[in-house]
Amino acid sequence: MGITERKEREKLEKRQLIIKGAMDMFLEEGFDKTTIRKIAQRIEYSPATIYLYFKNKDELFYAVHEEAFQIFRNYLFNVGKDVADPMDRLHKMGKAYINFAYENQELYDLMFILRAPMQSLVECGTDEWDEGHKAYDLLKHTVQECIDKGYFLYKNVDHISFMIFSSMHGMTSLAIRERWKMYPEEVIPSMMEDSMYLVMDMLKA
Amino acid sequence: MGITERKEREKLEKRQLIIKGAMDMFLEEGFDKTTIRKIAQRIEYSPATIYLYFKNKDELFYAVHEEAFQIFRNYLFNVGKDVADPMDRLHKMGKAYINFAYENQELYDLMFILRAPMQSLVECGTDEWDEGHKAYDLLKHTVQECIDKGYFLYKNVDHISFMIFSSMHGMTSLAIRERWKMYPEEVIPSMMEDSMYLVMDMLKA
DNA sequence: CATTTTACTGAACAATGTTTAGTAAAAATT
DNA sequence: AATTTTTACTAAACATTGTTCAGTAAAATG
Repeated sequence: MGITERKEREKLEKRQLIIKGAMDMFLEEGFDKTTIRKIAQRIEYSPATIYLYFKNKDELFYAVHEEAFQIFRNYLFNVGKDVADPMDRLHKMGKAYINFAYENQELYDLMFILRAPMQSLVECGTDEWDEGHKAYDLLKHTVQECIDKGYFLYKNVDHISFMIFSSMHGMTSLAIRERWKMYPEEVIPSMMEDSMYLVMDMLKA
Repeated sequence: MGITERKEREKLEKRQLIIKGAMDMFLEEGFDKTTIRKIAQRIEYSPATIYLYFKNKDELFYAVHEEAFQIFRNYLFNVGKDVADPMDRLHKMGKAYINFAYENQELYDLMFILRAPMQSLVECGTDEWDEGHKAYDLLKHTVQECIDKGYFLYKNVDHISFMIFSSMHGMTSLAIRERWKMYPEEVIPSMMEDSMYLVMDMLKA
């Protein structure tokens, strides 16, 4: 049956159209101002149509969230792929991480701060966060390489990765949610970079 | 005039009543489910009355936010006040920080993650975040004492404090917003504690 | 050509933050 | 004591949200 196949393809395409509409609007106006009604208007369908493709707003934003993670992971992978030395790679990816968070605050927000996408994950059964694992593995593998080369004094991959990710996310999320008012805004980016270097250098043997 | 004084006192009391109502409801049901209408109902006034004491919901939540910071700062101060050695104090306060975040997730959310209170701060002019400064100074002073005693290899107070706060907030906020799905839930608290000790030990000379 | 299935929508619902016009009591003024 | 003004409050309305549901026209099937 060619018809059912075409229909399935069209269904996926429409799903993708909705996701793209949501993503674009999200990037332009942020989470709060991205309403179901405005997304519908943008793609020229009625609001009710969106509910034929997504259970609710959270589920739609989980789909956008996955897309964001692919962009993010792709960016970080490309930054690191030509750097042979794992320590250099870790530094470069760290810088890129900060840069991504700063240049794409809304996406970063969706990926690591907003409740909506995770809520949908929990509600919809699985509870397995595939994109999160993949991105975290990128860090863990690089850390493992550093350990193997004897760069680090301390040698527990999970502890080190946990710590690096925590401090990177701490810096960036405090910036995005405007909790660095103890320092003038201009110095924040350089503070973040210095802090990242400090963390990574401290780990060295 | 005794009357105007009484009226002013009553006005402050009613303001406090609203804040308390909001705080209680917030602790019981979280941010999203704490509506103006329900706060009004709880304190037995009409919703419109709340707007005589606060410009909008954000401003009310900024008031709750300030209260939360006082509780937080008081807790941390008491934990540290009897510990003579600054390094021990830093460790103890770090443990207390994690504990507070874990036991009072909604308050922590309001203090360091939610947009609402900071938005109100920006809108209402000043842009000076007094409570944030005070809490951060608690950390900075302890770090400075550690530096003075020659405990740390690296000696820039701001860099070290920035880094410690970042990693602490990173761990806790990723936990609160459910981004630690790479690890089983049971191990997260111990991972956070280990990670905190790792950070502080790495700083040592 | 008749029937069923599909894809979609208009209109409605309940809940939200917020505003406005009005009111009864308290305070000030005469 | 009577009148006016100010204060503290509210009921009702408004606009906006996410979401649901009954209905409809077109497409697919028989």
